[in-house]
Amino acid sequence: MDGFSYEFEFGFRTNCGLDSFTTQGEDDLKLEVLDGLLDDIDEVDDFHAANDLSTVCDDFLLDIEFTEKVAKFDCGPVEGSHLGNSSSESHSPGASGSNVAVGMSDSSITALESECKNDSLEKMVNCELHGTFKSKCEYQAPDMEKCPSSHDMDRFDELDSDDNVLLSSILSKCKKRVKSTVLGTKVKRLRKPTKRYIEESSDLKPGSLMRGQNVSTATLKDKHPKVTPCNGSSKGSQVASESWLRGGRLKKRSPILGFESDDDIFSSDSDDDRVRKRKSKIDDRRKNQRMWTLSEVMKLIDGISQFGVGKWTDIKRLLFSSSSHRTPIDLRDKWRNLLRASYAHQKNKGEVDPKHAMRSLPKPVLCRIRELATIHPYPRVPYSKKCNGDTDSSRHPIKAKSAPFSSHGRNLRTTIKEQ
DNA sequence: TTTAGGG
DNA sequence: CCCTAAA
Repeated sequence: MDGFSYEFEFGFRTNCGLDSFTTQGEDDLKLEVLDGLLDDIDEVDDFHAANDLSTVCDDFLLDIEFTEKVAKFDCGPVEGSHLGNSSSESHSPGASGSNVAVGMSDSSITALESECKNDSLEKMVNCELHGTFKSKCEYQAPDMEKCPSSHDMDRFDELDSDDNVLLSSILSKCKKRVKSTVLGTKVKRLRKPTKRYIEESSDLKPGSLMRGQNVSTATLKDKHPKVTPCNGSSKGSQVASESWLRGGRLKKRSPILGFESDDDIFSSDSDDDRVRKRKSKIDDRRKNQRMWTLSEVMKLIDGISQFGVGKWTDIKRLLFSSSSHRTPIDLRDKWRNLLRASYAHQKNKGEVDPKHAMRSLPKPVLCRIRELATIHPYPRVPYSKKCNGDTDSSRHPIKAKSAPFSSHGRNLRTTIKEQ
């Protein structure tokens, strides 16, 4: 309890000190200023809720700056400082409290800070820190005019319990953000932090002092070890694309998966679980995906020419019995795609987009697909793929299906093979 | 269950 | 590749 007021006191004094305030303030003004700070913090949270990573980073930087200032004040001239090197000392004026807690959290924070200083990002961080923090102070300027002097601040611990609740709430937020944002530098979080912060604030607002205190200090310590490898080398997403020799759409979605690792780190609430579930679903889906080989396509075409379009179960049973994957539905889907491809190919007059050249089928196969399509029109194929007059008669959707074993099909097959 | 169609 | 509705 006391520890929080102390820490906050320092943060507060820090802000004042930056602006070189010496004005003597009224006691009742303290609460006003505190309210201002609290509002500011809430604003920041709301801001997160509606913004992207950049704002998160800014705030993170601010937090680090905050801790830095606190650390500096440890050895600073401020009279009555209870922090820093003397974290073990217990001569806190009017404080009957657990200085143990104070020492713990302080050291944790400063440790985080020092570790991050080893980070390759240090320079950039410090650089942006100043700008961010500066603007922050300017923004607070109006309230700071009434900022109490350090003398007043020394009497902070005399505030009643309500004030302490308020203070601890604020402090908890600050510390939590320091923790999570420090981790964030490693994983490059995007959307996650937002909800998290919202939940946290709503959690702490009720003012359960003990709860907030425990959470802030405990989690801070727990997470600490993970921060240690603060090397900029580790990029959050090593989307082990091991098993993906797949094509287009897979690549499209992989960026989303890139943030899976960070979900693992912050898996503590239902939201994370939900996201993870959704992703694993996508994963499973891909896991079953198998690239169609040319031989498979040939088999499929053979089957269609034998049984006709729509007899997917038969084709599967006779020609794909060996391959456990490739359900009848898969066959149908593939055929649908083949038709589409052949149509596109035909549309382009044989010119293949270099980008798709790799995936395009051999000309003979395409020809065969086209011919098959005329004989066994697939229901609702994107426009008449058969405008080449030759077999306009077969344009009628109703039929071929019922007349599978067309010798026609066999002829087609042989002709293709001969080519 | 199988197929068609949409996502 | 998956899901769903219809047959």
